[in-house]
Amino acid sequence: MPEMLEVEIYRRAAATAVGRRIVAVHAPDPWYLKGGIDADIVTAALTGQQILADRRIGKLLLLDTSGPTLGLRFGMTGVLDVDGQRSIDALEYSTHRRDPQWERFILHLDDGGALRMRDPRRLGGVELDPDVSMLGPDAAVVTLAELVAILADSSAPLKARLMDQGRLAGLGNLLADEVLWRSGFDPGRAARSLTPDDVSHLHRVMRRTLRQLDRRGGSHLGDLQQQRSRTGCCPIDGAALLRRTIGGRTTYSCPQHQR
DNA sequence: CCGGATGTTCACCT
DNA sequence: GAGGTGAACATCCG
Repeated sequence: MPEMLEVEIYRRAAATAVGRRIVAVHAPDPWYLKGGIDADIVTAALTGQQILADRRIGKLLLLDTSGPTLGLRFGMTGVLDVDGQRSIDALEYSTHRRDPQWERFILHLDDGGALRMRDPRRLGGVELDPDVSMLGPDAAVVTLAELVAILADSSAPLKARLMDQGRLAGLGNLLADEVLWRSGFDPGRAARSLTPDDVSHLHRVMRRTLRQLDRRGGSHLGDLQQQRSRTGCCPIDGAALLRRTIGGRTTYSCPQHQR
């Protein structure tokens, strides 16, 4: 999906819907409804309810209502529009087009506004009362002690562990590469090989990176991102970037300074 | 035309 | 059990 920073943008947009009431639900795509629910069930559960609060855990957007809590996942190409206002102008790897066919889920609100999810690839989904116990702490607020525990005793590649949403929620492929590149750690080394000082450094760099890229406006605005291609060079030392598959995802790293 | 792209889930290996 | 791989979802882009 968009990674946590994009979902955070969606959350801020959705916050404007807090206090308003859902007058109609449009769920044209059964595939998009997760957890064994259908359009009738969601409609019955949400119609007439008031939106009470907006939350985000990792890449999951949660809207608490006077009825159930609504869980929104965006896959790689999902976008949230509130009141016809596109909350994000450009999404990497997605189109700027706006095909009515891609509207997967719409909440009509009592003042004539609406909250709509568009998702060309249908990789996202909507769920009622999602089980958030399956998610680790959010990467923006994870404590050092928690991060130490997340990385301890694992032979998995460091990057794979950081992207494991059940252990740490929020980092996707681009953010993981950016954070590891900035902190100087090889994405492929075993998670447990980091010393306490290493984890402390990683923790600081991760939080700083998330704060900075949030201000810049997205996960695709990192310093490594522009060089993330087969011919890319490290912006720090100019070395040709290494391209590998780690944790099932294409990974770019600098063989020179990431150890 | 082919491969790959901010993601998750699942079946199937090692 | 822990990890890894490849497929699936559907569309666009180089």
